[in-house]
Amino acid sequence: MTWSGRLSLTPPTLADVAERAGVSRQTVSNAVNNPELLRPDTLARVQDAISELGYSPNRAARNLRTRASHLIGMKFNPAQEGTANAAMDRFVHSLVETAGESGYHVLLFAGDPEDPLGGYDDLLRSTAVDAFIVTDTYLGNPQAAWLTSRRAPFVAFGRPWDTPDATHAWVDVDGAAGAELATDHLLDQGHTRVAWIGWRKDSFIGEDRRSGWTRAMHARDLPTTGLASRVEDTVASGREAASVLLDEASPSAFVCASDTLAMGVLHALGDRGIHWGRDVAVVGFDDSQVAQVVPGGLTSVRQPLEQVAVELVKALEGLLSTPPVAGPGVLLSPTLAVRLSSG
Amino acid sequence: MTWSGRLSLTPPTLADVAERAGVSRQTVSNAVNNPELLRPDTLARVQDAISELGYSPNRAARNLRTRASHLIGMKFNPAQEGTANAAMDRFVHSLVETAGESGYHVLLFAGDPEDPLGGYDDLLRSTAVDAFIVTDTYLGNPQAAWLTSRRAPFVAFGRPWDTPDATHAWVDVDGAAGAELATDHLLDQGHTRVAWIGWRKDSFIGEDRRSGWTRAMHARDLPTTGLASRVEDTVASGREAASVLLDEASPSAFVCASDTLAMGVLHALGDRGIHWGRDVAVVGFDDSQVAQVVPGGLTSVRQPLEQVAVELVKALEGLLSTPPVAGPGVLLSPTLAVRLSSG
DNA sequence: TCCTCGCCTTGGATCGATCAAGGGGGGTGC
DNA sequence: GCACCCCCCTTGATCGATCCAAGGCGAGGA
Repeated sequence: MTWSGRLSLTPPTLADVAERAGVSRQTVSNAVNNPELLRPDTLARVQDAISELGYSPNRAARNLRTRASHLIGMKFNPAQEGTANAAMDRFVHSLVETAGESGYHVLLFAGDPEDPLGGYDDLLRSTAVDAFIVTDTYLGNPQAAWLTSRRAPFVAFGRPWDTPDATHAWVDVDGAAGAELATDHLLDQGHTRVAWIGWRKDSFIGEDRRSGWTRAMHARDLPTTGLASRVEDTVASGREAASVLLDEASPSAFVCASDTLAMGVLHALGDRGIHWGRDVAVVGFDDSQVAQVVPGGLTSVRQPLEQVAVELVKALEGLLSTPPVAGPGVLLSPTLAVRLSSG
Repeated sequence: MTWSGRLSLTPPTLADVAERAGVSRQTVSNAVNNPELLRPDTLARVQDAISELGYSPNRAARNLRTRASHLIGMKFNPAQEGTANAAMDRFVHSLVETAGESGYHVLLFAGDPEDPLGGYDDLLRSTAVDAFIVTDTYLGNPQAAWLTSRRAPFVAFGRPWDTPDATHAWVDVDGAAGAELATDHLLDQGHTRVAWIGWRKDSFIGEDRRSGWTRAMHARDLPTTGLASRVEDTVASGREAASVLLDEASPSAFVCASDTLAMGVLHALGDRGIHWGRDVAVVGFDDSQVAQVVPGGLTSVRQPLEQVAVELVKALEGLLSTPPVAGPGVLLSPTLAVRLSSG
């Protein structure tokens, strides 16, 4: 029997359970939070009462007393229209699931993408969340310094590029390793002229990924000059960049900083009647849905987002434990999802 | 100045603000919740104190007293790998934003996709959320009956297909109108043999969309027999279905129940060297990222998800107001994003 | 002068859980 | 027989905001 079947519209409280089980409130509380303190038979009696009444501790009351909400805040910024960055979806799910296993829920909030601090303040001051997951760190991370100064626990998905001496916890994926993986995969197939299409220079992530390509090329004494292009993250830019590179450097393969750019490359190849996958190989980045469903499939670097979520939650648990344990940064390695676009 | 700059680590309370402003606690409370009760100058003084201290009412305390959390729960199920259903991303963002404007936050929880009720119970009993947004209604909606029996406020994104007499609030997009829009668009261009590739018959949504295609065809006295196929929602199925239809019915255009299936069609056309967009037109459904970035672009039916979010929140506000106002269902019309795949 | 009214204060109770301290009964040791 | 301890459980206070009821005080009107 559950409380919702009863006449009363309010859920049962600790006191209700206590009365039914013939014990005190505190004993019920202990049964829930420190079962080992009770004699086995009392524990069983209380647990029976709990399930008979369908009791679940009132969150608000518990939060008030313990000064913890068991909520993790995360700013939710959607993927840009016209791009292929569907990673958010997969990541959010992993995070929600992992957090749930540790007793946390994820609270989303919106914020002006222009204002990196927007939204955090309110949640923090009203003690609505215990901690934050900071993900929007593509161009520096002012949130980190700000949150640190407010003593707000948080973990960043993304390295503190702009402030190497930052001490906060973070988890990131090794983009350079990913690009290197992609490039090596192409070089192993005999390609020697592997081009790079990446983001503009002010993107830390873009430069990191690019360095992986450079590293792989140089490791085999292959030149990189004239084979790289840095543009906006749009399909049109990728198409244009690929077109120029094809004219001027005639590469036999492309590694791109995103699936969006890679789609641009496919487009450029199509324009010229070049059969991609057979004549020219293409590798993207992020293993978006686009990479998965484009006819033949686009080979792409896949970020271990499930693992990222696990590490983030692990770090958060450390921060929220008493005493707080501040782990160092965690760098995970991506994998390569090979499809027809590269062989 | 903000409290985090002070020595004390605890945020300021109502009493702190009262002391600083030289008024009573009750007056501060009124300044926050019923400003019109205060004389303008006192109000200003209190507001100054509030901003000087950086005060924000403690959520837990307020929740406890008012029996409301201002949180909306939503089960977050990720898009399936290998499909093009990126709609969730856009929808969640719209929802978070719209809800935020009404003072609500969105709390995500995970749940076994097999168990439609999983996760709801806990949040409900612990009074962690004020209401739910139910989205996973693709195959019936047992959640609705269950939540209703628990008197839990909720709004569904999706019609109560299996229980037409259900009285709960819902918002949905007219899939039939979308398919009709797509079909008419093709018929207007002179196509007469427009094929349909949809989902298996047990999908209410799929049958709804299909009816739009049938309606449009019959409105112009065009036959539909032999021109339809019902398969799983995967690229491979779409490809196979398109291949069979091309052999047996030689359609000049395809309307699909999803972008995933449409991608399958593009694949099948590519296999035969048919230039899609020029020789054969294709229209997808959901305007996913894939439709937007595939070379040339895939024409697709676009759901007004921003509007859906607005209506959902509006309905929720009605349900949560006193007395509750239960609005009827809301059916919104999709639009067509025309790209090169259809002309 | 008295009354009213607008604005604010006062003191208390309340939401439902947890914290900190205390109490009673049974066993052990001397 | 007495002191002591330990286990198990109970009691009262507390978290911070809101709700409620009663009342004070000054200004303006009758």
